[in-house]
Amino acid sequence: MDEQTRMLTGLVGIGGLSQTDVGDPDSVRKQQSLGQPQQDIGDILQQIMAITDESLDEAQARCWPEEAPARWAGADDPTEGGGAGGGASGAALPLNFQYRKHALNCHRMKPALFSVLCEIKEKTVLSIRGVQEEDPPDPQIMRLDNMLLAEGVSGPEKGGGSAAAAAAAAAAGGSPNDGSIEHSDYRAKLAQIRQIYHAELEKYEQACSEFTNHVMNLLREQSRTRPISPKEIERMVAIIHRKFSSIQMQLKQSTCEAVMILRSRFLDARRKRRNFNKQATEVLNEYFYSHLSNPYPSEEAKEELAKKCAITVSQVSNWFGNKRIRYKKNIAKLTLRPRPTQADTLHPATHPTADYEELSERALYPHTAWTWQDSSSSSPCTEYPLL
DNA sequence: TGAGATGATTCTTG
DNA sequence: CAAGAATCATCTCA
Repeated sequence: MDEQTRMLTGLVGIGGLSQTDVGDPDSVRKQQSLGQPQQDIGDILQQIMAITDESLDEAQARCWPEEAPARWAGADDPTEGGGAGGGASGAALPLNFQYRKHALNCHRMKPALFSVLCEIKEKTVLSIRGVQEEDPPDPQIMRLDNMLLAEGVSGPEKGGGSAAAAAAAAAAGGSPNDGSIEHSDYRAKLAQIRQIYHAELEKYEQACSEFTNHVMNLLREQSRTRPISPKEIERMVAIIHRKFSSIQMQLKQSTCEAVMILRSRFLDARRKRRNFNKQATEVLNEYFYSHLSNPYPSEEAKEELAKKCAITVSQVSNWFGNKRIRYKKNIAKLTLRPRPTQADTLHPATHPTADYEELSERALYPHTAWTWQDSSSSSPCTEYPLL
C-alpha cells in the first residue's frame, strides 16, 4: 500500500503529465484537445483509490445492480474486463469489482497510466532488488556438487559409482574375496542412495517448474490490471528458482552425509585387518632378504609380488615400508646389545623374537652387504654393520 | 590377558 | 611423490 501511495503521489505531483512521461502521446494529445486531461487522470486515480481502499466485505455489501447498467449483471462478459478478473474465477468476484475493473481497462488514459506506473515501479522497488540479483555461484553448492560427482551419486551412472566403490574396496584391503564382498555391498548401498537422490531431485524440479508456470500465469493475468512488466516476471521466476535451489541444496547436503556415513563404515572395516597368509609372508621375505642391498622393489616387482601373494600393490608397499623400518630398528637394537650367549639362544624369550628371526634370516644371506636410504637424505648412505 | 607382531594410516621430509 | 618414522588398531600366542 505504501508503494501504491508513493506511485500515486508521484503521479499527482507530475500534474498534467508531460508528453514524454506518458507512454501514449497520441492519447494524451487527444485528451488535451478535449480539454480535460487532468480530470481524466483524477477520475482514474479516484477509481483506483476506491478499489484498493475498499475491503471485500464492503464491496460485497454494496448492491451492484443499483450502480451499474444491467448489461454488467451477466456472467458472460465478452470484453477484456472479464479477463482482468482472472478468467473463470472472475465470475466469483463481486460484480462491482468487475465493473470498475472493466471501466478502468477501457479508459482512454489506461495505457499511458499503466506505462508510467511500470516505469515508476521499475525505478523504485525493483532497482533496489536488482542489486542483489546477480549472486555469484554458491561455493557450498559447488562443493556439494563436486562431492556428489566424485562419489558417483550424480553424473553418469557407470563411471563414478563403480570407480568410487572400487577405490573404497581397494582401501578396505584384506583378501580379494573379502574385498569383493565389501565392494558389492558398498556399490549396492551407493546405488540406493543414488536412486533416492535422483527421485527426489526429479520431484523438486517438477514442483519448481509447476510452481513457476503457475506464478507466471498469475502475474501475466494480473499484469492487465496492475503494473507488472515482463522484467518483473522474470525476476519473480529467478526468486522462485533460488528458493527451490536452496531446497535442492538441503537434499544434496543430506545425500553427502549419507555417502560420508557409508564410506566411514567401510573405512572402519579396513581397520579390522587380517594377517597375510604364511605363503605370502614367505614370498615377501624371500624378496626382501634376497634384495637386502636395495630392498626397494620397482613397480613391476611390486605388481608381481602382489599377484603372487594375492594382495594389492599398496599392501606390498606397506609391507616393505614396515619391513625396512622394523628391520633397521631390530638391527640397531642388536648392535647396542651384547651378543647373545648360548644360553640366550636357548632361551630366546629374553630377547625380542624379531631380532632372532632377523638373525636367523640374515644368516641365510651372510654375504649381503646392504645400504639404504637415510631418513635425513634421499641418497643411500647409512651402512649397517654385518652381524 | 598382556606383550609382541603386524598391517594400515598419518605426518614429515627432501 | 616416495620413503621414513611414529602411531594406531588388531591379531596371535604363551
